[in-house]
Amino acid sequence: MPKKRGYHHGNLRQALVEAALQLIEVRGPTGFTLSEAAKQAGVTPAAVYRHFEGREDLIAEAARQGYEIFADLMQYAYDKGQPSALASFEATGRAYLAFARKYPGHYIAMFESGVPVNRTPELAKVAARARGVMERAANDLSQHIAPEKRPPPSMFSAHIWAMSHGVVELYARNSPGTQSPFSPEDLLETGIGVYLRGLGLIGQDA
Amino acid sequence: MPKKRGYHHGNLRQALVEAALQLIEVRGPTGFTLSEAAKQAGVTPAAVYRHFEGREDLIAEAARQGYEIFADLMQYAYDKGQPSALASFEATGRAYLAFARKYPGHYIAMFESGVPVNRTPELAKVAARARGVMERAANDLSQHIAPEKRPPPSMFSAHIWAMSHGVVELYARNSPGTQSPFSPEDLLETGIGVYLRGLGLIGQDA
DNA sequence: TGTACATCAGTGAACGCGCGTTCACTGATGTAC
DNA sequence: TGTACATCAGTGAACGCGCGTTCACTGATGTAC
Repeated sequence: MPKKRGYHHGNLRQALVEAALQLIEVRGPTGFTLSEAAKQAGVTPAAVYRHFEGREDLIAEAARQGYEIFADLMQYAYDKGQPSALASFEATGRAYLAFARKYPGHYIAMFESGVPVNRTPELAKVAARARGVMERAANDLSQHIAPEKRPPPSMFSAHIWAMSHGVVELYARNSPGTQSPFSPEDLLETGIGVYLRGLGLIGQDA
Repeated sequence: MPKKRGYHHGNLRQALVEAALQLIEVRGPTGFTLSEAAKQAGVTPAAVYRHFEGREDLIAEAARQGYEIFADLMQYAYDKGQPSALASFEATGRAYLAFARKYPGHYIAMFESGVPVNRTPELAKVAARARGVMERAANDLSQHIAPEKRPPPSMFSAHIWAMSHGVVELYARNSPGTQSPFSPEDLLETGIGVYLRGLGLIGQDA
């Protein structure tokens, strides 16, 4: 709990990140402004420059923290699914959607704010960590596929990543109009199910 | 070809839409401004208001035209695949990516500009038309699945939409960093392939 | 065919706004003695 | 424990900018007779 009293804020840097995340969540990636984030943190816009190089830098930090949480969540899901390769893989897919739901501000900062993932080395690194978890899960899983018909693990992790992202963007946002009778969770669950059956990894009754 | 000479533009409305599309493509959904679109069309910002209610209305029209092209393309792909339900389905999936590639400005206006799809009845209608083609393809295809294990067609059309959209957003944009060793086309092709195998619709050699 | 006039599609100046950023400053905090 | 001083983290005023939008206007076009 930052002490708001007094001239010095105490924890302004993080407070700004959180203000930014909240604004991004409510107003979209465009709606966010540095000035407003400052105001929401109870501080003058100029104060932001003590902690960040500018607007972009603030968003990038929000995205970085998002990737950090995201990677942790993926890792946790992976571990929880172990020792079953299949369970781990499914769990990481589900974690993707769960993250998007639980941390919408972070998600938008990461994927919709236009911040390039290799804007800074730290950002690139943590993003790679998240991707790494999914690829490891895919790699584990590919051991169970007959070698001659085994697609590259990075390929089917990309498939799941793409489907997850698509479900989030098209069906999990409150984008009115693209309504679907199915919940995003169902959509992703069944989608991954069909996909895994296509790989011959689960039976036809699953 | 609009006659640019003279006081009257001749075809300003469409020229503005095209200017907007080009700006959106180059600068992203955020980078586009009404003033700049006007300038690019060789006209004062105020002139825009003879043809559109404002900035939002201009984007919405760009999106609408995009959906129109998109729906036509989907329909064409569907027809071309006929009478094979499978060929039609695969073709519509591929058409999605092809559209995103060929009309990036339209694509961004449609999916990334934040214009809600039911902003106007016309927009909602044409978007529904596009979705309808894909659902018809899914429906045709579902006839080939044993009834008791047949998922709702609107569900697996949603899966393919999601995967297509995800591939476009994550791998087809020049979003540096999310580099993949596979082309978006390959990714989508193989993804759909695995998926269809999962539905039992194609053999293991396909 | 020529003229008068209504309509239309632009202009250009002006507006208020909020933005990101800079700067010299000052109040608060921490440290050395 | 108290004082002097350096450092730090804010302020607040100012900037230039481009935005979307409005308004009264005017030049171009089309039409009636």
